[in-house]
Amino acid sequence: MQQVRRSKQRDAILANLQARYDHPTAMELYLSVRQELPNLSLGTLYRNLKGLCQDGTIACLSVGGEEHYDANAKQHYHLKCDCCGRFYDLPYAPLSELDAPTLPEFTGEIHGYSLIFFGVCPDCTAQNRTK
Amino acid sequence: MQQVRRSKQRDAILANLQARYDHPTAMELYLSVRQELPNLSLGTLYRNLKGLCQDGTIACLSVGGEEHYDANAKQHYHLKCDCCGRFYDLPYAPLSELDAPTLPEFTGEIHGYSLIFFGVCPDCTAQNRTK
DNA sequence: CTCGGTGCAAAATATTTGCACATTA
DNA sequence: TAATGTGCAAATATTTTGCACCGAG
Repeated sequence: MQQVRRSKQRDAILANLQARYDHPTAMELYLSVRQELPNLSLGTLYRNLKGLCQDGTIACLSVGGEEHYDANAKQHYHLKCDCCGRFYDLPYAPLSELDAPTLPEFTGEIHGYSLIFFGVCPDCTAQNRTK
Repeated sequence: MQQVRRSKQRDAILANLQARYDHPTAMELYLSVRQELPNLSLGTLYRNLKGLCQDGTIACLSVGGEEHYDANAKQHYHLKCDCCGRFYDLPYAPLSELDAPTLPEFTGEIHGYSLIFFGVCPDCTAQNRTK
């Protein structure tokens, strides 16, 4: 976030997110970071998340009206589990077709994309859970 | 939406959405449908949109915390314009790699996906607009 | 010392829901 | 006429913002 000044709040938010394997919503992250910084305010959390997204330090996943945050900004794909609702990182190599799509009739510009798969994650599949 | 009974509200909502080329948010659609049905309530709109999405009659695009609705449920890709904010339908043939991704190490199931591109639409490109 | 960042609380948004009444099959 | 759907309003949920104070550089 144009990282002008540092703050222990931003450090804690980022550290917490990076230590996680899931992809929490703002509220989930808030509750978690609050355990170390009880005075953390929601406004501060949102301000920092927005900044971190903008400068590409973290990624933001929009699904069904919810925003989830991912500390791993490197391009990778996600599976949103229809069953348990969680996100699962797919071991799927980024498709080069998507980086430079060739569209003869298209005269705009493409800078990036968001790809989210829907289905059932390995855990739920193993336990035969369905929606 | 398990189409149990019909209602003129649902017909009007769907007809309005199908007559559009853009991909309105709930509120945009609401204001528009209200011109024919002044008494339409927001609750009814949301209830119907949710139902129509669930049974696949319409599609729902989640981006940056906003939901946009698309009457064309057929698989096609979108470009969200960074400049004017609108959605543009891409003349891009669906990638077969995405329908049946081969993931040796992956033991879950994949049922579908959402792919949204970011960039600048043809209109904005033509007029040299940038964000 | 200065300006960006924070906490707090209020405001702005967005969506859902309970309930009495209207409407479809 | 028996559900199902609607309108309305209140309740939730989510995110943003104004402002006085705190703290990094």
